Amino acid sequence: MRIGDLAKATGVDIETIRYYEKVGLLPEPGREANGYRTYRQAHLEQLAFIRHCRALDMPLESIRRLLGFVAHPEAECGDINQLIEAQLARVRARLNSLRALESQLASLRAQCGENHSARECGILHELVAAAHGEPCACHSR
Amino acid sequence: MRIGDLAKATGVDIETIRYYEKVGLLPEPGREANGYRTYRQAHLEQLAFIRHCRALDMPLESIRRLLGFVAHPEAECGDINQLIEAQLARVRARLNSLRALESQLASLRAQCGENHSARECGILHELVAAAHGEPCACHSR
DNA sequence: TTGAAACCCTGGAGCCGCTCCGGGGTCAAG
DNA sequence: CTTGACCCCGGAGCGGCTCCAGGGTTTCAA
Repeated sequence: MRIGDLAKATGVDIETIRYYEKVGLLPEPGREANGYRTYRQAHLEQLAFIRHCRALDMPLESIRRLLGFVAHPEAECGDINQLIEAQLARVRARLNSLRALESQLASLRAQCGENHSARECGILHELVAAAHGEPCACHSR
Repeated sequence: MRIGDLAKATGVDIETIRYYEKVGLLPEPGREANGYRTYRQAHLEQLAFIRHCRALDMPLESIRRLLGFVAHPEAECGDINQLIEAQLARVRARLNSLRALESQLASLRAQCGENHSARECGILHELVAAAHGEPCACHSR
């Protein structure tokens, strides 16, 4: 399997595949006589694993560690738990701040329904006022 | 006001202030004889405005455009609306994907309560299986 | 047989929004 | 006279790609 085939099979960009190899996430593949990379089934599976973890927004470093556990299944899995826990905590923290953001933006948007001059735009007024630390409709305080 | 005073007054890191100046978000301040930057009230206000927008997770480019409207209040504010709208859409999209992420991670975590070998770790099993595209408990499909 | 399209290679730069670093100058207090 | 706090600058580094220039190879068709 050449790199283009692997890319098609997994939906991962060719450049990204080479990048994963460079940073040591994907083992070095074999080479044809002309220097082209040749991949096996195991590469495809590992790449799919990496992408699945990325879809869970895990940093590459965590994935690297998970791959270590896959390679050494006799190790204790306490760290796996911790890793998922930490990821969950990150996601939840981000969720909370995004929720706050959404409501601020939504009420900000409500400040300006029509098209007029920037001078009279409620959004701009809110933003400027908020920067001054003054109370404003877009903050729930 | 020197850069350190401005940093203290706004809670923005000194390096970040210089960075904003470099990328043209903050106008160039005056200089003392020794080359130290000196800021006025207007700088402080503009910096506060920038940070407030950053707190809404707006990219610097959007903030640059908002500052343009502040400077030219006679312009039509249609683009301001659009800008906020786009930001809201970004935030909501991210919220949706994070919500999905959270439930996947939460059910993943439930796969392994205790400390045993990685070989028997439900989390690792799930991740590997999911990468294979097989049905698994952590996906709601 | 030639040539165009599609594939592959490498090393390096660029993206965002900072953050840190090294190597230096300035200034007031003790 | 030294210590420490403050300031200057240019450049590198972060994560996770993404793109680019400049080249080689393969494959198919005219």
